[in-house]
Amino acid sequence: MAYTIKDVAKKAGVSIATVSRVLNNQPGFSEKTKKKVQHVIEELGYEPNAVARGLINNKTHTIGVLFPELSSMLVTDFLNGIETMAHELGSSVIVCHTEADGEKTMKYLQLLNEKRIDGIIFVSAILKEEYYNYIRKMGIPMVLLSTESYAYPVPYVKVNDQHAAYSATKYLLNKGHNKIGMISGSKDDLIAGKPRIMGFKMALKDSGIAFTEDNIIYSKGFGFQDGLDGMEKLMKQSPEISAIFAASDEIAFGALSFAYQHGIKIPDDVSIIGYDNLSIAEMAIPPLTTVGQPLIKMGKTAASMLFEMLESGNVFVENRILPHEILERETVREKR
Amino acid sequence: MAYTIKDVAKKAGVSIATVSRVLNNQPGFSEKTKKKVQHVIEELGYEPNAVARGLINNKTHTIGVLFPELSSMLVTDFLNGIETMAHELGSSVIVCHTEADGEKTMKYLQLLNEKRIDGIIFVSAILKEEYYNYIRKMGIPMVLLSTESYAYPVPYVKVNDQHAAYSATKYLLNKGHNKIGMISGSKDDLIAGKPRIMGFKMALKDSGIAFTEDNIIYSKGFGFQDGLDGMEKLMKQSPEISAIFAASDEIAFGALSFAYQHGIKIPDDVSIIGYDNLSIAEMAIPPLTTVGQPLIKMGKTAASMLFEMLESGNVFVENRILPHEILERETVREKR
DNA sequence: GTGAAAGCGCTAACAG
DNA sequence: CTGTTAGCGCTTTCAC
Repeated sequence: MAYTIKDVAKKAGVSIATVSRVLNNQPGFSEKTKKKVQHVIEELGYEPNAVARGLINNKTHTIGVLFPELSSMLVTDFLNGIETMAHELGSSVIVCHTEADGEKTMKYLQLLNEKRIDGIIFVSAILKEEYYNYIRKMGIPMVLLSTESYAYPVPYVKVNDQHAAYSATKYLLNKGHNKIGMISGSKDDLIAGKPRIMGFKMALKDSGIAFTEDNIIYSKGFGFQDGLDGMEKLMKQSPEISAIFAASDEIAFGALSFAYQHGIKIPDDVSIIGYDNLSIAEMAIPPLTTVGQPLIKMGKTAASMLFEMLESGNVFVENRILPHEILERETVREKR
Repeated sequence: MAYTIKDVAKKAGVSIATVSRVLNNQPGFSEKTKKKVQHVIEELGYEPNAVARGLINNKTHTIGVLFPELSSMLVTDFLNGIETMAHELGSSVIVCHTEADGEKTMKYLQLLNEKRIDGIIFVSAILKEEYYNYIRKMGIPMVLLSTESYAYPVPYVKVNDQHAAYSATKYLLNKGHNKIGMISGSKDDLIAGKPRIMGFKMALKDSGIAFTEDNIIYSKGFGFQDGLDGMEKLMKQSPEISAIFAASDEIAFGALSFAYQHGIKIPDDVSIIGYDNLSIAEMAIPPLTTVGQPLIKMGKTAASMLFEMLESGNVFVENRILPHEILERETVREKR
């Protein structure tokens, strides 16, 4: 067994209250006893028991992060940002992956509740009523990362998806393309699906270009396979297209792969712009032009917001819309 | 405040001991009181406080995982495996990223110690004496993932790097290549560097092919940039090479990119085989042939081993060498 | 300045 | 079968 506060007290010849005071830097001890106590702590290698502290303080200095899946490449950067900031602010993070499954999510929430974590970051998924109600009952702050809730007043940090999609499309337009296609996620996805589709359409409209349903592919998700399949359909359906907006970098990779397999030259035959700026975007062949989200920053911001709520005791803080950014690499070229 | 066991006891008209008993399914209550208690629990939405439990049981059902960096693409899969298995076995996982920094690592260890976690998984880094001693003092089990210790008796789960490198090189040899180069990590890295270099050399030797220092590039790390630079040097230094063994998939991506930028056709001009089988390996252009490590499985295995130690109370379990596997994709072709 | 003592929410003897 | 009680390691009144 590790040493306890009693051991320190005994060895230092003081009461445990005094040890506790110097430990927490509470007023009420002389410089001399402080020295003495600290010396014993050093000598014993005593380290306070955070579990006991958590019990009495009702604070565990631990937050929970819920990811729908751990395999998506977005999580690495998000987690990186969250963990960095949380640690800086003195907390640990417990990761959970819900597999976008309602039951599992509830199980995780229950677990986190039993562990009495201080707050929750909920990533890239729809905040269902069931989750919201449960978390509200837990009485701890929560922030949404890369998602938002229309139904509940929960602060979020996001990029403006519609605006970012608009920018991407506009970028293509400015390069002289006027037959532009999109490989999107699901249009039923109100967070990452629809807004990007809307931004795409709006940019087209603002440039006086007619929109055809033929120019857009609705995938189930945002993965590599979706891009592979989407590209195939799009090329078949609208061969006149000279540029494509892919709703995620993974989709763009799929499109790139399909193009490679079928002798379609990127960007000579068709230009592609992605969405996300995953770390592998610059490792693509050719390096992928994309609308970047500041992923690590987003993670850090989400964590900061959570701690702001924790400290202030407010149940709400301002939402943060972080700026997106076009990263010009080599998959888009001027239309001649 | 959430309800406590007292609230349940009072409302059910029993003692807290009885509630505790039905909660933990300890013998000593009638079917009738069980029903009554469970009903009250349900009604109140009571959930036991894991912090209090942790204090008394000396068990937090939480493990810590130390990654040198959260940005490497290996972590996603490792974490995925670890989290899945840990959760299955009723534990949560706290992630830490040490940035391969000694001081930070010690800070994290101290934090984890204060939190009284049940065990530690230490990933992809050298287990320094300082760490080992500290963890030993913590008195909790630890397992190494994708690393091993020559100095201390700590169980590990790994692939046999030398053997895997041998297989990769042999694969190239069997395809008829006899001028083979390698872009390796650091030869001072005793875990992932040297063994792969040794495997490479050994395969060459066993095939009666003379080894030249010109055919191998020693990088600092295993990243994209290392591959980019390594490829450039290797091509300059040994232009006669027809096949390359890259010591990681990220290095292979770098090599692929360099080749693309300089009009070197893969696999027509030179074949490349990677190492790891990251999820993005099949998304490469062309899809990357590689020696795969069973990353998720490795994560799961590490977690299982840890829990085995936890349950048995043994400080040691058998090491696990998981099998590697060649994934034939499109970056290697027969030499004519 | 310092110590005694109560209690955070729970488990585990010990009695009955 | 059930209740009482003594802690787990710590913080925090309240006295002195």
